[in-house]
Amino acid sequence: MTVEGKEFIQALREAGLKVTQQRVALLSILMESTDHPNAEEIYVRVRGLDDSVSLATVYRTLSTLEEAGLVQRLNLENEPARFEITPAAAHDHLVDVDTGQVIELPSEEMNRLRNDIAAKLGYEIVSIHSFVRARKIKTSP
Amino acid sequence: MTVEGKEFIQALREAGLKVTQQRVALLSILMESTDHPNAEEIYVRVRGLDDSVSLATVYRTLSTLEEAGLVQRLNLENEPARFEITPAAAHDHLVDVDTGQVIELPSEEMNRLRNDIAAKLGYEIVSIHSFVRARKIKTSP
DNA sequence: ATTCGTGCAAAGCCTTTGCAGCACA
DNA sequence: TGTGCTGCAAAGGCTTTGCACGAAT
Repeated sequence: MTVEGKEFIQALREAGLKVTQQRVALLSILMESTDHPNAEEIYVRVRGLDDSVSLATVYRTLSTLEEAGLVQRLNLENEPARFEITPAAAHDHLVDVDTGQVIELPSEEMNRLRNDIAAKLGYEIVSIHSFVRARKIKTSP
Repeated sequence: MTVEGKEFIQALREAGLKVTQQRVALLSILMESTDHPNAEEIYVRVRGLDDSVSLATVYRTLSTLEEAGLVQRLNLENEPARFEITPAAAHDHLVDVDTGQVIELPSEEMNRLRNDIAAKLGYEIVSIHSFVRARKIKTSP
C-alpha cells in the first residue's frame, strides 16, 4: 500500500483504522520529511502541528502504520529506528559514515536480482531491509 | 579481516587485543555456530566451555571484535542483535517470517551491483547490512 | 453507544558502564 | 610490573504497556 498526496486518510480507512488527528498529523509530517527522522524527531515535528500528541502515541502510531504497510521502519546501527512513508518502489539506503546522512538507492536491477535469488530458494520476499555504510571517495586533492 | 580454523588467536594479536580465555571461548563458539546466535545464546554456549564468562563480557567482547572486524552484527527487527564470524565474502540474509530461521544469500553479482551503485554516487562501501524477510512459496497444494 | 485510540507514567528489554580486582603481556 | 580485561551490579536508552479517559464510528 502506497500513499500519495493526502490520500492517506482513505488509506487509513482501508486499513480499518480510525482517522484520528494524531495519525493525520503524523502522516502529514512524514510525507513532507525527506530525511528519515526517528520517533523523537517525528514527535517534535508533529507537536508543531498538534501539541496534544504524546511520544507514546508516536511510537504506537508508527507501529500501527508499519503493520498496515503505510510506513517503513529503518533499523540502522547504534541509533534509534528511523521511519519513512512506504516508497512506491523498494530501495536500499546508504548511510554516510562520516555525516550520518541517509541517501536512498533506488535500483530496479537490485530488486529483480534479489527476487530471483529468493525465488531460487523457494521464497517470496515480504520486505527488504537493506543499507550500506559508506564513505565519500576522495577525488585526488 | 577473516578468521579460519583457530587462527583467531593470531587475529586477536594482530588487532592489538589481549588473548583472554573469554575471547577464545567466544570465538570458538561463534566459529562452530551456523545459526547466527544472539548475545544471550552466545552467553549460554560460551558458559558450556568456560563458566566464568559473564554476559557483560559477551557484550563487550562482541563489540570489541566487531570493531576489529572479526565479527559481524546483524540487526534484524524486533529481536536482539545476532552475530556471525565475519564471512569471507559479504552476503545478504533471508529471514523466514514464519520460522525466524536465517539463511545466507551469497551473491557476487549483488555485491558488484551494490558497489557500482555506490560508486556512481561517489561512495565506497564500508559495510553491508542487508536482509529480506521472506515466506516459503507454496507449491500448488 | 461502542469501540478504538490516546496521554500519562511506569515498566520492559537489550545493552552499556563504573569500579575494584585479576590476568595477560 | 603494568595495562588491559573481567565480573558484578547498577544505570542507560529506546520502546512498549496498563489504565482510565476521550474521540471517532
